[in-house]
Amino acid sequence: MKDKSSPYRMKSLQSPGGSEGGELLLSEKERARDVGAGRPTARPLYLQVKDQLIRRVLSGEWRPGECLPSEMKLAEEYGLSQGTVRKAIEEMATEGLVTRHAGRGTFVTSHRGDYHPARFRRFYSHSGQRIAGSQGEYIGCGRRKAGKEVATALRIEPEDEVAKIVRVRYFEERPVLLETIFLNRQQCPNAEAAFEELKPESIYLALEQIYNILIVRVDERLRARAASDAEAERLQLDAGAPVLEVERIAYSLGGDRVEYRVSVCGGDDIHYWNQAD
Amino acid sequence: MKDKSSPYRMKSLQSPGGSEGGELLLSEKERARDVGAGRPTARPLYLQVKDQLIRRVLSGEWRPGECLPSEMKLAEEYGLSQGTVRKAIEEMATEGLVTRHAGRGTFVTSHRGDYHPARFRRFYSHSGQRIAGSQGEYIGCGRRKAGKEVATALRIEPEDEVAKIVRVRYFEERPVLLETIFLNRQQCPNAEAAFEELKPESIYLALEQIYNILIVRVDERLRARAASDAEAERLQLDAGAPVLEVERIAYSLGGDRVEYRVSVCGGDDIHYWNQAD
DNA sequence: CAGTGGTCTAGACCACATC
DNA sequence: ATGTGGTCTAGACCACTGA
Repeated sequence: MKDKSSPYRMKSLQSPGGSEGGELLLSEKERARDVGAGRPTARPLYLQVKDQLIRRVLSGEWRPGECLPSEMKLAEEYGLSQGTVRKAIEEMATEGLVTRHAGRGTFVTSHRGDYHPARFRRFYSHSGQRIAGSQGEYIGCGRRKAGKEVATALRIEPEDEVAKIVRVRYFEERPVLLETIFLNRQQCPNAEAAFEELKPESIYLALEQIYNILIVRVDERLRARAASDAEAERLQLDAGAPVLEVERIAYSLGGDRVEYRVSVCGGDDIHYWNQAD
Repeated sequence: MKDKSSPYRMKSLQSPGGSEGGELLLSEKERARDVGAGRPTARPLYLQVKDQLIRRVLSGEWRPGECLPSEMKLAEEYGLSQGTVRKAIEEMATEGLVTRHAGRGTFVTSHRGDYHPARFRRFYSHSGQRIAGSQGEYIGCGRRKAGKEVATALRIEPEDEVAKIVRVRYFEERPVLLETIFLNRQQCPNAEAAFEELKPESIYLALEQIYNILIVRVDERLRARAASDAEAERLQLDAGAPVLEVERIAYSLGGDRVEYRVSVCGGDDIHYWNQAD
């Protein structure tokens, strides 16, 4: 959970056998034997294992939905006890990176239905129905320079190109949600073409399947404001009607900012739902 | 994290020595010895320990900020290994119920500054400043019948009485947030008097200190709508200006609904912030 | 059936905080 | 010096899955 470790120096304890993951690990115990006191403590072995496993997932060695080697195999590969590897994997599971099934194995999390139903889905009708489903429509997909605002959000340069996707979602035949999505083209090459062709229902599932990018965290800012004329027309509202604006930045497993999305929601019978603990 | 266990029947393995916590635990191993196959599996020991520890925290045996017995003492008390007790406590720590400090001990989480800075604080100015601080004003505290809406939110009867508290928060001398708070008087007796007298900055810290109730989860629904005349006046807005409405239900450690709060936020330079993963 | 993750134990050593 | 939580090991048995 909390990574409060010091900078760590690699030393002995090479992962044997496995051609995979081949990096050096240094246990706290060995560090103590090797060097004098007063030095920075080694990062715990299970966190080093976790780091490497995350890196291997990122590299695409195991794709979303696929299963990792068993605890025993990984323990052998790294030359550690099963318990240490288990602790690494358990943290990944707690963080939602992998899902474990007794008797089957450990699987890389996917946005596919089975695992995370409707994570990051925030809009619901007053009666509790989710705003999504097949009730979507793509308005346009294109590429353009980021500009100041998008560049700031994605931490790129204003001259860098991004893919821009505009969608509308409906509830009971009425347009209620206008989404403007910007994707970092350095991470998602030709995204505008891919989305134009596929028009996927779930952006994040598509990112996963096309680019092997897993969205694990989002950061959102909400405010109420008056609709612009263009928005009012799209959402069939009176000019200046109140709308809910949600700015979202989505982060990948690697911590990169992949998506900047502005959603504008019209109609006070549609709400944004959040559960926090 | 995931409690996917079956109903469990208590049997042997009484917690010895300790006059505290005295309940019966049944290990999976013992269950297997005692009864035939095909029966429901016992709830794992570490989860039973966790349940009991939570119950003991709720009972006020250790108050927020105080420390629990050490792993060794608890292990002796329950007649289990240190590792099993550790796993129970670690889950509680992951869920934010307790905080652990090497060399010092395990402490019941408190809303006091040190531990959870600004959990559940959601409103920020456009420049990122938190809307809170000393810039608050109590408009009124009273008691009244819940009525249908509040009763539904708090899962009580419309005739039951609740405490009602109204506050305004300011940003740069401007009123920006109008909070209407309803507390279940069955859990918080005479809350209206206590809050009238103390006018605390943090409702949740006050609940903790006065009633030993720890808020651990909130459920929120947001929407944009036009300000009512009364709201417009309080928040110095034009009639019908867009406002952000947040309905919140706050749950205690025991899972009870303690607070229903409606916050109305005026000004499109104030936003609600949410980070999810 | 063999292999997987899930639970539980027992013991070692460590860094850290407190007295 | 003592006691705390943090890491790591080694091994046991369990329930569940799939061939």
